[in-house]
Amino acid sequence: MKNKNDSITLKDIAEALQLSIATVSKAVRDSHEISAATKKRVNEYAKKNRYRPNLMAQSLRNKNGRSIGVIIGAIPNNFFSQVLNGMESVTYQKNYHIIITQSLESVKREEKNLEHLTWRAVDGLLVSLSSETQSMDHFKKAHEMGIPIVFYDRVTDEIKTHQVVSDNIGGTYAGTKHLLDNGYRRIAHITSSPELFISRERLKGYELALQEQGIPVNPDYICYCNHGGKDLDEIESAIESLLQLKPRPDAILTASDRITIRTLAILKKKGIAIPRQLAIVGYSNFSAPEILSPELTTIKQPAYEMGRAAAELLIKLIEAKRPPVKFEKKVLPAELQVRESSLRRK
Amino acid sequence: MKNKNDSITLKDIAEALQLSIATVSKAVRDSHEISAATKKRVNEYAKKNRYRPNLMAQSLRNKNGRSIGVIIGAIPNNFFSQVLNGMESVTYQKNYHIIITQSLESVKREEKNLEHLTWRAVDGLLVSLSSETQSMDHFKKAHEMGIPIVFYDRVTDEIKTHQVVSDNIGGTYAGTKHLLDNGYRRIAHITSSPELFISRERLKGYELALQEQGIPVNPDYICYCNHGGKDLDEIESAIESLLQLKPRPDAILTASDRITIRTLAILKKKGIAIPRQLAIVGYSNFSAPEILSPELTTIKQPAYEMGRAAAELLIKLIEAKRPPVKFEKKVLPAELQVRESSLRRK
DNA sequence: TTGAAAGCGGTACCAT
DNA sequence: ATGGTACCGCTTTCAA
Repeated sequence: MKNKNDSITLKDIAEALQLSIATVSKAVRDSHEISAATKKRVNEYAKKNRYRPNLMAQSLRNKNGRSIGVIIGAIPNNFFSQVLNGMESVTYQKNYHIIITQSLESVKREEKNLEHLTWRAVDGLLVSLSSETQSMDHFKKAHEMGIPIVFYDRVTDEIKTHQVVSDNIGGTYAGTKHLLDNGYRRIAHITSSPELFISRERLKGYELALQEQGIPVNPDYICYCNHGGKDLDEIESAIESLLQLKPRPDAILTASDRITIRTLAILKKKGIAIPRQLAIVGYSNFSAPEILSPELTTIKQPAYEMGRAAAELLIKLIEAKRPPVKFEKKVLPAELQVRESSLRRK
Repeated sequence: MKNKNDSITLKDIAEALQLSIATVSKAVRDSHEISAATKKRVNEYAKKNRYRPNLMAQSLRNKNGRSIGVIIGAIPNNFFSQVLNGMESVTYQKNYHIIITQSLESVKREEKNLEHLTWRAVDGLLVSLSSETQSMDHFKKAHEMGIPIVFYDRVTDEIKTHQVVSDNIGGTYAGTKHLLDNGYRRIAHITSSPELFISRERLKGYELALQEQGIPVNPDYICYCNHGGKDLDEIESAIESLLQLKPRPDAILTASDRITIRTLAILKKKGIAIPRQLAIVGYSNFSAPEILSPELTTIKQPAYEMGRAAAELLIKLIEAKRPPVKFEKKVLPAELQVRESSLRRK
């Protein structure tokens, strides 16, 4: 077994070129206090011998490891994996790398992850809150310690920093309006925990569209799944209760990926015809809505772009010498993709 | 802005306890050359003040950063994200972390990723080959440099190390046999590039089942998608040509996730009834086969378990003082999940 | 059992 | 413009 990192070091270059380590160090970083001639010598030698600065040494000195900690709900989730993909695309070319941790919607794990990430001395954090999270104390602590954070998707206003969200209000507004335009009047909404910022926003868009048409919001038509549908029964009983109502809803707007898929499965089992008996619009980044029968109308979040935007903002934050005067709240549009499941019934 | 890592150092402990740094270092790592009394003093103080060894310093010294490089095809892919999840579950509790890179089925990126990962001084590599990869030279180089590698899913025999695969032969064998048992006789197979090890294996299982029943393998029924279906036209033209054949196939066995989904979309567009006109069995880790109509029969890879197994083997390799005498080839069973798309026609 | 000191590979201050 | 040197935090001889 040879050397693990076969790259040469500054010392090697210095010896080969009869220079001091300090000079070589400055030369490779293109310092102004080094003559053009030596820079050339050094950099040519460095390139020829594939010099790569030792990351660990740099990190130890500079206290930054070119790494970014990410907290997501779960990897095998369409939305999050697309977000991750977006983040990866920017960290890849900016030479950072992401350390992924999953909250699995548990505060407990979220806290452990945070601790793990700060221990790994990440340069910054990209976080989407777990659906359980109430107190922001652990994030506040990290933030006060000087770790830049950018929140995405499930954000909080309690910490002053950049945020990247999709236009939740606009999304459900468009979805609800679309249903109304197609003649549906008794539109139900199945959503996650009411604590969640995004749930409240999505609810707001839904209500807005109804009110605009002078249709009163019926609380019976709004079902909360406090565990975001992790609990399968939650969704099942929500649907059950909706179907008991008289008059029964003629459409459902589902607020998340998991809820949407689960809802479809349940309705299928019950043999309810879509959209004839019940129209469906799903807030979902489901990968193949067009192979469903009927094809599913979705409100799709710009997950990839959100990941990119969040990573870009974070890196800007990390590399800024001075903290910014103003924080951005980037709102990316959600896209309504109309398919068969919500069309007007004949 | 305070200190980024607010954790105390060995020096702090040493000063507080009037000991030398060396002694403290040994004490926290429970060295035998330290008296029980000092160990106790040190560890109590350390715990009370939340001492966490500085990872960068350790890495610089020990040349290991408790990190594992992963090369996958793409994050937003059901199979890979499930694999990733499995890997994460073991690295999480073993206190490693994974650095994820995507090959996107390009050798070029695969090579860049490898370079990036070795630069980051990962302790080991978990890799699934890109579908383009022919030469193993870049991996050989890394391996000879002493970096442990475990291959999963798309493996190679050219490098002597552990492998984790699913039972591809058994999977397609079961799928094909199931179709035969249900009365289908003209079974087509749409697969990826014939270069790929897993394609060849899956083909083998398919052929095996046919031969067992004395049914000749018809080469017209076997379609290769050299780009693994990245190219959508590839699949479309494969299906097109199958439908032209006389006699026309009465069933299709699709060899990958992407091919399966794409095939379903195309058949749907063409209005071909499944399974009446054409039965389908998909080698796929699609997340919700039960919400399709008809529900999709799948051969599902144990992706999560594969990820776990690969990570466990790698960590064992990393932490072994001596290289193992024998390398394992772990074969995990693929599971045939029978649903409506392949049932016997009336 | 304990500790002094060298060194991992860089960076940056301060001389020269 | 160049170089000596201290230091980041930890590990590991080697001496005491």
